[in-house]
Amino acid sequence: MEDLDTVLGKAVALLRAFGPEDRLLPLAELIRRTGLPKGTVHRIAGDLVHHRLLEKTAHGYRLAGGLFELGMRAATERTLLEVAMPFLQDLYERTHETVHLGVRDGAEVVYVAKIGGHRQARSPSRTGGRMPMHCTAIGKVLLAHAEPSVRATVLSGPLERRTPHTVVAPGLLEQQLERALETGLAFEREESTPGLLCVAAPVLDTDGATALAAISVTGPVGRFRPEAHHNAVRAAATALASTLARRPGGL
Amino acid sequence: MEDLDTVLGKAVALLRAFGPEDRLLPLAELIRRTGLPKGTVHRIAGDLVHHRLLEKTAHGYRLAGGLFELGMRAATERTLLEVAMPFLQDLYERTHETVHLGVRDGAEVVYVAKIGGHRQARSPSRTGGRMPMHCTAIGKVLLAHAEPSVRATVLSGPLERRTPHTVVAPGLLEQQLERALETGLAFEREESTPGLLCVAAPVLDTDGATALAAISVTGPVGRFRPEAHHNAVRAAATALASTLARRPGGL
DNA sequence: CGCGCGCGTTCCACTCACCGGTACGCTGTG
DNA sequence: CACAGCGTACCGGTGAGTGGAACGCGCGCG
Repeated sequence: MEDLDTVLGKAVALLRAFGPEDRLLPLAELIRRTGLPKGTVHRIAGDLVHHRLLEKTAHGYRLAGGLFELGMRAATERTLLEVAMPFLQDLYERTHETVHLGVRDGAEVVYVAKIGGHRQARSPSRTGGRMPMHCTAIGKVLLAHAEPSVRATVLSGPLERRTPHTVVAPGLLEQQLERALETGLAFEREESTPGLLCVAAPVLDTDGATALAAISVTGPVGRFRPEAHHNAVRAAATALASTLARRPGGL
Repeated sequence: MEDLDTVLGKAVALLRAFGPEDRLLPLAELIRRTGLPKGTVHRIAGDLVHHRLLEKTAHGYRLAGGLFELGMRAATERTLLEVAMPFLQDLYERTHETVHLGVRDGAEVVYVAKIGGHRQARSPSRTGGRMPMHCTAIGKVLLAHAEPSVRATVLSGPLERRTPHTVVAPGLLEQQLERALETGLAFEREESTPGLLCVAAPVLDTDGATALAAISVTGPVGRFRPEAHHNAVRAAATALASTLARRPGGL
């Protein structure tokens, strides 16, 4: 998984030992997760604290502010985020539902932004978090507009069944992707999380072929009417796309 | 500045060599900024690329997505951000001006969130970025509600004059802080950036004494009427404060 | 009570990962 | 064509990093 033969590898492994849900991990837990010897973990963790990448509390370690600052400088994410924010803002204001901005990384979706108000649906997604592609609207629309090789790889890989509604039949999935290509919209109906619906539209590259990112609106079954938001999502995505196209130097 | 005697220190120095404005740095530039020997930089940069903390392009290196993902997991920033987002959202919707959420780190302000629409004023702040305390509304209100020792340290330190309007007289500044304590609001009038006005309110701890964070609204001279937003900013800050107070385990 | 277990911390001698000087190839420039 | 600046590759010496072992603590259980 990680390269544990070098200091750097061990340090990164330590940082990555923190899952998206973990706030505070005791030394012992870090030892377990990384498989590194006690002394080593103790020392490296100490060094990381010194560099403000970790914070030490009475009950364990937590990721520290230095990481946040560095993370917010990551080039592509940051510029995408800054350019997109106003559009996401508008979209939220029109829908008052949870709005996501996501990009593809390997066979997964990475959420670059998530904004929502007080009434937002309880969703497992987090800014900076990952989800499988086959069971999210953003994932589907990104997959539909990805290179064929990527699509093939993902579709032929294992498609985890996350809820009873998850589509795991490659055929049916492929059909949905085709529809996404035609209509410029993809959907999720409780396929990743029970009770959640989602519509997504692609942010296309200048060539109009590949997707740079995708925007989605999510809401709870019951109140949420996906049809009501088709236009808004599509509008936000295309507006963002053309703004990105005007940018010099790309992302 | 950094500890360059250890691999880890060098690696961190490399990552921190990227300033808030830098997107792409060539190897040679990294060498210059870090002062490390060529071979060393080349090797460590390569390792960082391997760990997805750096990305290598034809024209240089850039901070990569792995950093973004790690950064968004930093405990305090993340939870603060998630809890605060709906309130910031509301505030933006009411004002349609740039909204900031900031915390204090040492003698500086770190912006945890910045949201704004298409009409937002051009401001140098960035999410994850830093600013001095004495010339920003958020900084002043955080300083006013900080421990006396912190206040003393900052006030006695060098107060950089960033614009002709920057308040550098410790006496006048202290007076403003007192007013901030009384009224629960602090202001900036083109003190950090020409053409920008700002109002900030503190997000107080349960004890009501120290400030956990601060929320501000920023706009351009001319259109922007700070008085019009006093109540909205204060309301957002106190609402966030009471929500945080209800949270188990604090931040 | 006291025994034992799990946790965090400290220590230290070995060794291998890291170091950084040197040398090479490429590209654009005067 | 010479040169300067950059990125890449190599390699022997060495000390930074390693991780096993031992210590002290607090807690829960017998």
